[in-house]
Amino acid sequence: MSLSTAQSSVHLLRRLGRIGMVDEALAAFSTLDSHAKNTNVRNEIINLLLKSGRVDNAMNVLDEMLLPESEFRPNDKTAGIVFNNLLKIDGLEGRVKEDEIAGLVSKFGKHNIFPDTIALTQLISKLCRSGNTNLAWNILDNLMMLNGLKDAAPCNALLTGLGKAREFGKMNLLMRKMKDMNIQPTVITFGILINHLCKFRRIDDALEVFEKMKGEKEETKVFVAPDTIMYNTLIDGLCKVGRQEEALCLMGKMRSDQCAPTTATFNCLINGYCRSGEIEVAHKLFNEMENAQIEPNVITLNTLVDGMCKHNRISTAVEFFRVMQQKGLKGNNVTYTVFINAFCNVNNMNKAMEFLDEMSKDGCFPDAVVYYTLICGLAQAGRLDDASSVVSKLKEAGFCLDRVCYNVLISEFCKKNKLDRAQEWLNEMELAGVKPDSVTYNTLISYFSKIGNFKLAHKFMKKMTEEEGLSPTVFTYGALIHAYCLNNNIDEAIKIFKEMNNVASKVPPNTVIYNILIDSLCKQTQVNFALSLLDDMKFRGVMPNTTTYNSIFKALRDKNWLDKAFKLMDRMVEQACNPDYITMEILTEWLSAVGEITKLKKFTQGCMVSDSAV
DNA sequence: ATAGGGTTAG
Repeated sequence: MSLSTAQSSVHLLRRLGRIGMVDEALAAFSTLDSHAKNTNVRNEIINLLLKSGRVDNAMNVLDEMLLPESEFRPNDKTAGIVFNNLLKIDGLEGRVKEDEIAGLVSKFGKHNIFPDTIALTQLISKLCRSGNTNLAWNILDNLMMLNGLKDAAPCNALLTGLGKAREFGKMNLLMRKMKDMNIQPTVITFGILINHLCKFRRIDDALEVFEKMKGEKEETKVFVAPDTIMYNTLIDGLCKVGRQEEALCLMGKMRSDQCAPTTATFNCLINGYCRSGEIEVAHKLFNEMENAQIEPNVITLNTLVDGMCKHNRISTAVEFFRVMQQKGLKGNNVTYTVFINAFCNVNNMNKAMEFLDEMSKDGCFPDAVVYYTLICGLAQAGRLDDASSVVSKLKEAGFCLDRVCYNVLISEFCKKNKLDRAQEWLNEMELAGVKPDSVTYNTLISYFSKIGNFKLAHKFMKKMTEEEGLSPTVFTYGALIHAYCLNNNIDEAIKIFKEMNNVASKVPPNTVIYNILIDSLCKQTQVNFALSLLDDMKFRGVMPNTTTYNSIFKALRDKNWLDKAFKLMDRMVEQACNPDYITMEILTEWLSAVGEITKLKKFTQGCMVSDSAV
């Protein structure tokens, strides 16, 4: 066979392809003598077939090339054509399954041909996104065995995927394999690891990786220069665990490392100081930012505004927003949600509604979260009709309620004794395909048991556990225990409490459960029983709180059991459990009446000491 | 890499 024959075949196929005559091209290809179908010719026809979506035909041609004894073996160009085209095909038709692509990688590998880095990275990312990290792992593992992997990028893609799939052990294993195969990690590789550690609040581990990466410690040789994103990640990680001072120091290091802080750097720090309530510091950072000519953006605005609102400075926040608006920085959905939520929390529903109006006038389309915020706020403020009308608005805007919203609505309608309407929300929820969860059931169980309809409460409990396969939670038991107590049926309440203590239930009682029972027993003057439950708490490591002590103090006062009260006062101080005005009222009245002012004073001082120690 | 809502017991 002459080279020119092959060359002219390539030209012919290309020309036919260009004018869309795929069938003719395929026919021309099949008339060729098998010796004439060399690698170049085959590459040409495969490319043409794949580009026009004829995957099966292309695979037929390819399969012959991939046979172990094939006369015309695939080359790098073949791999490029095959993988790049297959990755582009997205429609359902002609789509090659991911495991088939993986199989091709392995078959090419037997000919010592490997996909190029970009195609391989895309393939790995795609597999990881569709939840197929195992396949991605096998591909890279196989390539490493064939010595066909040199670059870190595909490994980085897999590391990201493994992180999202929470396969931590495999992340470590991959890092080790990279090291064994001498694949040099890049700043991206370390960035993924550091980001991952920060997300799981393992900030000290992240800092250790960071130091190792910089290679400043003698024993390690790795040297990779950190970049801005990596510094920002660490600064954010430190801020998220309340270590904003260290984060601020790190910004200093960043500067001396020739990484200029960006808007995001400041946003992270401002967020950190806002979370710790140091709004002034946050504001100072904002000013510093303007001085350094680092432009604040809408995230800066939202972070500060949210911080101010969450620390009871709503009017300062509004003023700040107005100033920023005048400077030309527009708010967005998040800004308005922050304000709507803030006004809901202080029960200023009219202002909350005003902000919904304003946001539309400002050209922001309210999204689902904005509506959820307002609906829940209104419902919780007891304005059920207003909440319902905002639900209509939400639906007109094309959004749906989510599970939490339904739960809030059901709960609030139950609280107002509007069972019919609550039932309607429940029906709508199920029709909309939003599955009720244990919160939904607990709400219903709580409502029915509180109105004394234990039969229905237990029916819902049965539905929840047997039909929905949901496990009862501490709230489920709490609702029943509380209701039985209210119904003066302590025996039944205790029975349920004991049920919780069964090994099988796996729901250990918490402080609230004990408090319900202790309060109830105290009110029934079964003080000794209540005290035995207090011992039980100690035994099981459940911390009593102010409510627990208040219930017991009241009962002890009625019995005038002074010694017992003194012991418990000491215990409160010991465990730094702060008395509230109820505690003080009971004790002041009682102890002064019996002339034990000294004990009272000692208690108050003890509390102050333990308070400042905390 | 950075910003928003969040339900069920005392």
